[in-house]
Amino acid sequence: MVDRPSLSKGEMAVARALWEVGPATVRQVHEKVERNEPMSFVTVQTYLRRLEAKGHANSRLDGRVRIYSGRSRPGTVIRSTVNELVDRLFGGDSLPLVRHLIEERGIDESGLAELRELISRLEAEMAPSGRKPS
Amino acid sequence: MVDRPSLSKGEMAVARALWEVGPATVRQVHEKVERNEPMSFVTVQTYLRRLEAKGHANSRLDGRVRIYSGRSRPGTVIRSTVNELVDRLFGGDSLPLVRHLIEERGIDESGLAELRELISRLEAEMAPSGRKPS
DNA sequence: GCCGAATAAGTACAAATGTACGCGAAAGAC
DNA sequence: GTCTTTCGCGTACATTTGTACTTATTCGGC
Repeated sequence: MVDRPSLSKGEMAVARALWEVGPATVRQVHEKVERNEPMSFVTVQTYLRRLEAKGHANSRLDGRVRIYSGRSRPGTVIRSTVNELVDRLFGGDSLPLVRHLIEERGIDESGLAELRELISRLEAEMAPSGRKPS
Repeated sequence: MVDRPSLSKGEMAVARALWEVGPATVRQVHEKVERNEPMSFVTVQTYLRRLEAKGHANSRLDGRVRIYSGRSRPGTVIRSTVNELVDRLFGGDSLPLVRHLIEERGIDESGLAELRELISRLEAEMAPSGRKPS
């Protein structure tokens, strides 16, 4: 798996929009982005170009318009971004971050239920054999 | 609470070192940083100066050496950094990040136990009144 | 076949970031 | 009291990021 450069704030916003709308023209991505924050059309254009340069997007010219599509999958990008953050902020230990998120950012009831289940599953997975997570 | 500019990658590394060693000279901070990654002494100096400029550190001249000390407390900085990340990466919804962290980064058994407890507490807190988290 | 709207693509440019040099002052060695 | 080492501090500078204008091109309507 190629290790593409990580994304900056603005790039991330555009990338997210692109992931959500799927292959799309600049205009469509722009519209998506603007639902969250104001950003000039040309700025979106620039970000898309940069995303492509960094290998996070592909594009092809369809007649007169350029169609961009995501290349890295969200999961991958998110993973490396998060990993970077965890390393940087907590020296690689993710528990404090999880604690922080749960405590400070409010997760609703169904979210809590889901987490409870997830935790049970993991405990069940490791307890019998006593295996540690890799 | 003043809203200080957020920290960049490098600044964060130095800030963490500063928090850990407590009030210290550039040299001491540098030594701490270098335990994790190589970074030139003067670079650390620069980061410390920038941290002070951004209001995250204080310093005083003690004779000939400058003693830096953390100003913002780690919790505060971490909170805003994490919040920013969650907004950018998940549009403000922290659950996916939590899920990701728990699933992908391996939390050990005692960590899981702690989380389970935390979740129970929160569920107990909100269930009776049906109150949603702010 | 000309006009305006839309678009791609090049370019611009200030701010932030990463990384560091060099000078002058101070402190200790001798 | 000079020499050397150690610092602080100002400065530097390339790269990345944030944000956008401009120019040339094309398409659809008249």
